[in-house]
Amino acid sequence: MLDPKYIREHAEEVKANCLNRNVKLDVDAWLATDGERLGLMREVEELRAARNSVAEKMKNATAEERPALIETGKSLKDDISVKESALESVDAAWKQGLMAFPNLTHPDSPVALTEDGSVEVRVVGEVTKLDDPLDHVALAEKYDLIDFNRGAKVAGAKFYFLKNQAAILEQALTRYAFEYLTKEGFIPISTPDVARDEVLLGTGYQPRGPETQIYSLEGTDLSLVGTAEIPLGGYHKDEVLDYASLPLKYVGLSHCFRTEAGSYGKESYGLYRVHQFTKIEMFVFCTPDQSEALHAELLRHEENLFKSLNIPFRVLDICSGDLGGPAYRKYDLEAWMWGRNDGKGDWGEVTSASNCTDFQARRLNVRFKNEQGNLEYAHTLNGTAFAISRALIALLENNQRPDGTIEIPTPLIPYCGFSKIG
RNA sequence: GGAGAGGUGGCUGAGUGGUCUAAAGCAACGGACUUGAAAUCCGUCGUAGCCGCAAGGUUACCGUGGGUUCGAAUCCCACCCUCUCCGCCA
Repeated sequence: MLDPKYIREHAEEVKANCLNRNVKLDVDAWLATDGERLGLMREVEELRAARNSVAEKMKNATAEERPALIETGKSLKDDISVKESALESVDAAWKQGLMAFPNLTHPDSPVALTEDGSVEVRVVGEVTKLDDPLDHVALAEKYDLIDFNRGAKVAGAKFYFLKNQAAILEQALTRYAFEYLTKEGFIPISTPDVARDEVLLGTGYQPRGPETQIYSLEGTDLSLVGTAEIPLGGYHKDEVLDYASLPLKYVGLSHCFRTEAGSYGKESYGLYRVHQFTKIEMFVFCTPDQSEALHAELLRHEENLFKSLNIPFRVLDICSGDLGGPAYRKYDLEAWMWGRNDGKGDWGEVTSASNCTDFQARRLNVRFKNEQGNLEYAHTLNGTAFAISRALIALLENNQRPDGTIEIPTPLIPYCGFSKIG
């Protein structure tokens, strides 16, 4: 959510930002609604002030004065309810419009409408040349690591069982990331896998729409979370954080559920796009002057983790049109995956680090008291440590050896207890 | 799931439908006293919106949402949450 005052005072900048972000939004129409809302608010407040003054007079009114005051009060009450319902509907439209504004954009983010406008910042590591690399689906079949068929039998297409070493690797990756990040000052936390709609909305997700990617629980206001970002963002909802405690860095474990409506085909091959996966997520609450450095820090951790697993990747500075609503700036890590591009291999997204500035904090009402004792909205950031399903793709495919075995990267061995598969 | 009790400012905790933004205490902040500190005393001490250059004015907010009333922290309804007891249960 943007500051309404900011939109009023920087209308041209906000319009340009919407264009850059490929968000079709009638800013002028919203501003008209805004003006109408303010006008109605003034009228309602005047009427309420009149009502309050009548009520005030009633306290000391004589018996003769009372009937006239009550009549005035009654007629004011009617006027108020008419104006209030007008205000209510304008206000609803106003709020809905306000929620549709995307965050502002970092001045250094590349400006482009489609994802191919994102800029490759660097490539880290080298793709191991193999004569006949197997993709993770083939590797999983060879070593009995993932059971897609029985996943489908039990829960439907795009569900799966991790089995044998893959099941152990899920825990090893989790333990490894938790240990690495707690050493970096992150607070380990395991989250609810469901959240209330208001928390989803506060984090910038849209439950229950026709386009939604979110599973909702029938008869409740709960949804299965699509990422730990949702419960972790909601963790400090409606709180005033202590200045001295910031930044608050969390490393969360959650299970992520996504309907992935209408996304079958090559893009969802194997484990790449599934309905459920486990994710280790970093989430940070901080002051506005800390967020830029913390964004760099989250990216550094992501790179360190993937580097240490011998996984080649590239870093993308995501362009304006592909940022989504809440992000002010975003970096993705794309790891090498042999199964993509018809088996010739290509980069595939494994992590994403976003600086959401005060966009989520406004909706979630997360503030902190600054050194002067004034309240300010916090900044929030999030970044993936490991989305286990995609991390497994990259791990298995990039660590296969010419003899067909899969070598477990050294840092992971203490957590899984084996050094190779096959 | 059943029965009961409760939810009020940063915290504790009062609050007969009308001097209630809300007592009192604690904490915090400013000041006096002190070489310094503690203690003591005096004072300040909610958030958000709107109007205003400002001083200030005004509206809303006592778990959330509705309702009754000229007027609601207070009465009514629904929901959420907490606690106690019972039942069930990894």
